[in-house]
Amino acid sequence: MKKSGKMTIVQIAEMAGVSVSTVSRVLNHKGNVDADTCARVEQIIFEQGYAPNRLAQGLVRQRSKTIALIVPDISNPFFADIIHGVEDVCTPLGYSMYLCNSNFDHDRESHFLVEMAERQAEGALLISAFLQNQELIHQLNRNSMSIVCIQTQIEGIDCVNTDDYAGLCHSIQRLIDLGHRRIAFLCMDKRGCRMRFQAYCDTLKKNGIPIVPEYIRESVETNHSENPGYSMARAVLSLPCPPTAIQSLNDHLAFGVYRATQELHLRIPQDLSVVGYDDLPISSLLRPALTTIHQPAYSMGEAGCELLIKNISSKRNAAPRERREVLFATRYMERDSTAPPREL
Amino acid sequence: MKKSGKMTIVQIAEMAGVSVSTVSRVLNHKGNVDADTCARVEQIIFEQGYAPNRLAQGLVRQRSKTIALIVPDISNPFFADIIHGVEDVCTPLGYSMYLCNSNFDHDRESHFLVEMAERQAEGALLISAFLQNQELIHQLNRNSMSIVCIQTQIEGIDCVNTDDYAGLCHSIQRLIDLGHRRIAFLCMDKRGCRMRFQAYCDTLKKNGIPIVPEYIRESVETNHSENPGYSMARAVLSLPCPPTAIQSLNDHLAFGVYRATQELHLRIPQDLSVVGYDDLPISSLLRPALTTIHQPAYSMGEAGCELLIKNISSKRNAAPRERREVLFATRYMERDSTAPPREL
DNA sequence: CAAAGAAATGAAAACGTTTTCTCGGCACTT
DNA sequence: AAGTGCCGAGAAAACGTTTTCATTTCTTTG
Repeated sequence: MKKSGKMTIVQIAEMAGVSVSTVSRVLNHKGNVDADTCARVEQIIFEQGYAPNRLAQGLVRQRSKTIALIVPDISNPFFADIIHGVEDVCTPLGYSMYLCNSNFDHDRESHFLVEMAERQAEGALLISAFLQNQELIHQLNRNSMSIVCIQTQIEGIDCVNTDDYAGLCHSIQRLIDLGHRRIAFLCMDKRGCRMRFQAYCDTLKKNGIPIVPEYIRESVETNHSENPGYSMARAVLSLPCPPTAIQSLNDHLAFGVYRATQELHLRIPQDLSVVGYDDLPISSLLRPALTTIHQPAYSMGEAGCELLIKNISSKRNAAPRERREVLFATRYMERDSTAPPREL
Repeated sequence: MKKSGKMTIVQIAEMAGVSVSTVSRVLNHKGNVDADTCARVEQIIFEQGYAPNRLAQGLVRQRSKTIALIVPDISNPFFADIIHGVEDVCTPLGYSMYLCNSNFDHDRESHFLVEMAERQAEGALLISAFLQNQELIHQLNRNSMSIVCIQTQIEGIDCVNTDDYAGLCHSIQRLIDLGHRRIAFLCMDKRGCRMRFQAYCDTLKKNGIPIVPEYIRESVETNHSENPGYSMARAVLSLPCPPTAIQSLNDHLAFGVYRATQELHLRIPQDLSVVGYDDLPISSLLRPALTTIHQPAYSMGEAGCELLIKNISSKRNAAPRERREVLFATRYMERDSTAPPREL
């Protein structure tokens, strides 16, 4: 039962007094093998606790049954929920997942991408990525590893998204309708949220509101011991003429904003309106409950993984497949963190 | 530059007019190779965008440079933070991580364990696991894959923990000192939190308070579309004689309790005291701020991964290594969700 | 009863690497 | 001039599988 060191198929073969081919056949239940022999081999496999080496298997089968997940920040529950969705579709299909955390670092993102290709991942799910490495992405997608993006749009690459532009237009417009004119925008890296940023600018412009550079904050350092929303909020709220509303890139950053307002003894929404994005389960529990834009994280993960796996199959069958994009609807969740600004 | 299909080392060798051994030498910068030859080979490698197949590499080197993470629930930010800590130590060392989500399902846990061994993971971090599969764990740890536990104690296996027993004793005692006698305990699966459950029972007993089975709730189904804390709280609060305080296994479950109290129009802490465990960053932002027991998730991840990697090295060098356990201190964070019960 | 097919097995090639040998050539040392 | 040692390079074995091909034996079938 308990042998030390690792068993290989040839040792099993020797013990059973058959060839490796036969052992392989019983292992994979394919090809014809005598019932007695089969039983004997299986017995020995069981006794020795033998399990095939999947690396070797993958090498000859030309199939690793592995996909890679590249997320910017595992600490953000939104990504965790996506991952959950991904896993629920890929695990039953026998795929394992590599997890890579880019920390919003563009170099790490590229680095992980090639590492995962080297490790023969059959596909990669690129979640909320920057768009710097388009060339690399296309090259990999063409040659080695199918790629699908979630919450990111790249030309020629399958993706699943929500309508960020519309969602954010709606949110900003709503703030303006409430009477806000000094609206800040907090994000991690503008390259990672082009559409939302564009929506912010366009909606302001459409309403004849000037865009104030000081109201637009990015957090570009990549080592976050604490929520970057906090420091950005502190910065923007200490301006001589601070904003009356903050649109945060996502709920996670908005949590940092909440903390900043507590320290500064500002009340939400009387002194400051705050809007998030994602609608994390926890966001409705905050007091005041966070106004935000709902995205179906879990379903996005599922959809992305399904797309990816279909792409992997078609690539193996050399079946051409046209690009596709799945788009989920957003829902504006107006709760208690938004109100008319004080001045009115 | 852009060729389709995958390059192999022999194709590179052919193009460069050298043997594979030479290409391998320049790839790994080991052994002597002529400067000119080297340059030529490197040029071709670059042009073709060639990258070595790590599966094949792993096969001959007998080293996958991979570890596995087995967590019960990726949606719980506590685990996400642990993962973050793990990653920050293993990535710089060239290790990649497999992520497995057991969904609190004991069978899935075991299944992942053997799958990861088959995939030649050099080690596994078993996080907040049940203790059903001890035999399997020991067998794997002996033969194929080093194992380290986080937030779990298994005899003979390295682990990193906080002093759960003391932490929870303190918390329950504090509730009792406030005047509570009807204290509920909510958890996922008692097997996954023996120490905490034991502490709960012992502290009640020590204070002469009877243990009421109805106050002890487990959530054993494994498919959670929503926070199990919610339904357990609803159940326990609808008892004829409901508890005046709830000790939740962790903060994540406590969030569900919060939601239940909102629906039932119960006020925390006036009508119900709630205590969590973990001290997630978000917990201090809730209103009322959640009383909880602090655990250093990130550091626990780091420590676990360091332990694991040291074990892997000693195993490779056949250097014996005595078992070790690293223990972090907990801190009781008394905030606004606890108060004397109403009846007093 | 001969021919044909099927069943059961083994040998060997293949997957893409690394690594150990081996070997010739050249530069030193005496 | 002979021995020593290093440098640069290739051949081939090894890693642990799967799979194709070949071979033998057995069972059909007309």
